[in-house]
Amino acid sequence: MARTKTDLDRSAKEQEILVVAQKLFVSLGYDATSMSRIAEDTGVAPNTLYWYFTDKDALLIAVLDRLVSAAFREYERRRKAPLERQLLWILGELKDAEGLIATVHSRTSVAPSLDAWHTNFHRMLELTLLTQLRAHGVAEEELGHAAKTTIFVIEGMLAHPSSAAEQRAFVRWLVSTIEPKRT
Amino acid sequence: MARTKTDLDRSAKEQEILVVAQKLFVSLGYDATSMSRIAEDTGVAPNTLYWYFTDKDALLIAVLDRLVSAAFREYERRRKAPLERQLLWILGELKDAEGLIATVHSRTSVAPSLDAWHTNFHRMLELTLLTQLRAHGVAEEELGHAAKTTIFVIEGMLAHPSSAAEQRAFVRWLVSTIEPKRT
DNA sequence: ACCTGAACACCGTTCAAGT
DNA sequence: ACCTGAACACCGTTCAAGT
Repeated sequence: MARTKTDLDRSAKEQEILVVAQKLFVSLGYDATSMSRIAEDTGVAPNTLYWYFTDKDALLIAVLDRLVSAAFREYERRRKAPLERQLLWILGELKDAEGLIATVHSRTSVAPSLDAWHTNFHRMLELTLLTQLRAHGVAEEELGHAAKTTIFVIEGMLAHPSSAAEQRAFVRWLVSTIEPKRT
Repeated sequence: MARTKTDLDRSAKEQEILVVAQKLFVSLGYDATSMSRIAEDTGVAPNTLYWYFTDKDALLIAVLDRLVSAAFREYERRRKAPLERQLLWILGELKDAEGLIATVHSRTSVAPSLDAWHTNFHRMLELTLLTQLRAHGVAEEELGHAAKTTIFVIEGMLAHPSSAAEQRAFVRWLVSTIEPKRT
């Protein structure tokens, strides 16, 4: 069923919309970004957006997917770095998306599709963190708790900003309590 | 300047509104609760609310203050309990307000008054947690990091619900890594 | 001082109509 | 298939007017 020509056009237009939406969501926040504004910046009528995305939450999910997959591609290069540096990198990487993370948390109860995306994202995150911690010698029975703690601390640090120096000290302390002592 | 009579009336009406707002915010969520609905359930016209509260965020802050001070009164009785039990109690206590916590985080960037409330709340929370951890024998240089970790983990557990059994196991593990080993 | 009816400027979304 | 103008039902908030 190769309707290739049309499909390319469609996904090109989708991407065009998503680039605009991402920029606005990240800079203004989800609530403060109206569909009209996204349409205006894309150069279409407001209701045109609904031909490409079912609603505003679908738009948000698509934007989140873009952000996450971009971050994951970058992350591949840092798989071998020490744990402490990896965590600090993640913190810097997610800094811009801090507002969107808070939005996701506040909308899981009201938008089932977003809730599904959220649980799935955490599954992925936990999985990669598990293998990462295992590689760094964390004991098998502690892996689950250690991974959860790490994730929660990252989210906490994003929601409650502190200075770069404090961040480094905190992450160092966290890693030292989680990683087995070196001899 | 004792305008006592009027002041009493006023604060009585305020409380009446707050009881309604609290019930709706907790059950429906902040966004899903309209000012009109609060007014309707209180039995006044929508714009009447603005005579008592400057805007919807002021209403939210007043509700949060009610919830927090009630929780703190209850907490006084549990100051002496073991750390593990204290944390589990807090988790249960905040469970209903989970949605509001997420709302606070997502609105700090857009509502300065809420942001101020939020930082102040965390200051209080951190302070009581610090004395609590100190009393449980946590080393002085670790206090700050341990308190932060505890707070972040609590917030994380609220935002990402798990079974009661998992909660207990996780909290037990957390306390065991933070508290000094007993001999 | 306290409360309201009516209006304002917005919002996300839908629908009938055009090409 | 793609896009739009116009409308719908809402939203938080303001304002002039009443008592």
